[in-house]
Amino acid sequence: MLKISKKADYALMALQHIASVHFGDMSHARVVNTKEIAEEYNIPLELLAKVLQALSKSGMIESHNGPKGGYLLARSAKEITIAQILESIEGPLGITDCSHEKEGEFCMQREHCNIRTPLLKVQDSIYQLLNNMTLQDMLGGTPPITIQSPTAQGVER
Amino acid sequence: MLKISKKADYALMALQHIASVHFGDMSHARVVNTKEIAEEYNIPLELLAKVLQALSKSGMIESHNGPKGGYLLARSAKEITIAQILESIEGPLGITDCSHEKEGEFCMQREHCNIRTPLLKVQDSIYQLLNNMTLQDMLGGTPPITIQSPTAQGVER
DNA sequence: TAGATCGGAGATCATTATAGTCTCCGATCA
DNA sequence: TGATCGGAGACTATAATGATCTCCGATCTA
Repeated sequence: MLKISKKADYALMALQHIASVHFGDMSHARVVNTKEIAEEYNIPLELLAKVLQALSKSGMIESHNGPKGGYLLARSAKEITIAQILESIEGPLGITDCSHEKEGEFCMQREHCNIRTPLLKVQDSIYQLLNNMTLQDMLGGTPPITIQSPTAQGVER
Repeated sequence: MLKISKKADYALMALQHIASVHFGDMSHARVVNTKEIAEEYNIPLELLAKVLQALSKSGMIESHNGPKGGYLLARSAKEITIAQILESIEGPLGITDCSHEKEGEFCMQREHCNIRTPLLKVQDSIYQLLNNMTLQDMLGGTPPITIQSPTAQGVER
């Protein structure tokens, strides 16, 4: 119920990881490759690859090909909202099927639907919530990761 | 994404309908049978039946067998929250798989999971939202609490 | 410049969740 | 006593999700 998908989960984890690598200091940015993240969080490599590609397409991270390649945040963690992340993975978020009804599309209940308006309000509230929370906010609890080698595990403080 | 199921939709519609039949005046209560609701909203009869049975089991409506039978609200619309409705249809609501992890269950990412805490906060917020909105609010009599709609999509009425 | 290391992209498959159907039962009431 | 209700379970079809496989092009470096 109201669950977010595994792919979205992976996206959040990956972005959190990428962001924490150069936490608060873009000049110390380091490219992070798919394998590093996959191993750190036990995520299927090729599925994570898809997720990162989607994030790259939507412009939240930038990719670098070739050896020593990988991903970097494309903008500050403060400017990336949870809503943006989820939407770039799962498309526009809507609580009901009729949330994004296009011209000519109607649900069977549309004509006498008695819950559309209140549900849209709920949806707005949820959207606001997710749109007001940034990647930066998610970094708050977790200390910056200082590892340099992919083999090192994140040290909890 | 973050979608609620058709069954939950049906539950909301049905309850809205049942509640509106004796809106603000329990003494005018009238039993409403499955067929009436199914026809009004174009809901598959037998699927709706399942939904109503679930709602009955969880004590939000009471059932009456036999001819002229049907359903009644078991308590005031003010005392039925959206969260309660959704949960009685879809089980405890959780944004992630690990929201309701039982003893001995662990997700593969648990050990180094960096998003669990922030996600639980998001979940709390959503739960609060749904738990503060009642069936009464959906009837349109009183405006919903805490629900603002700044992004104002299709605010009708 | 060849080969190793990256990401990009598409097809494909397995598993699960959802939506919907069918059938039979017991209660109730006229 | 039979028509009309809800209760309950098994069952099927379809869609969404999670995961895998394969091939490609870009890039770095030895």
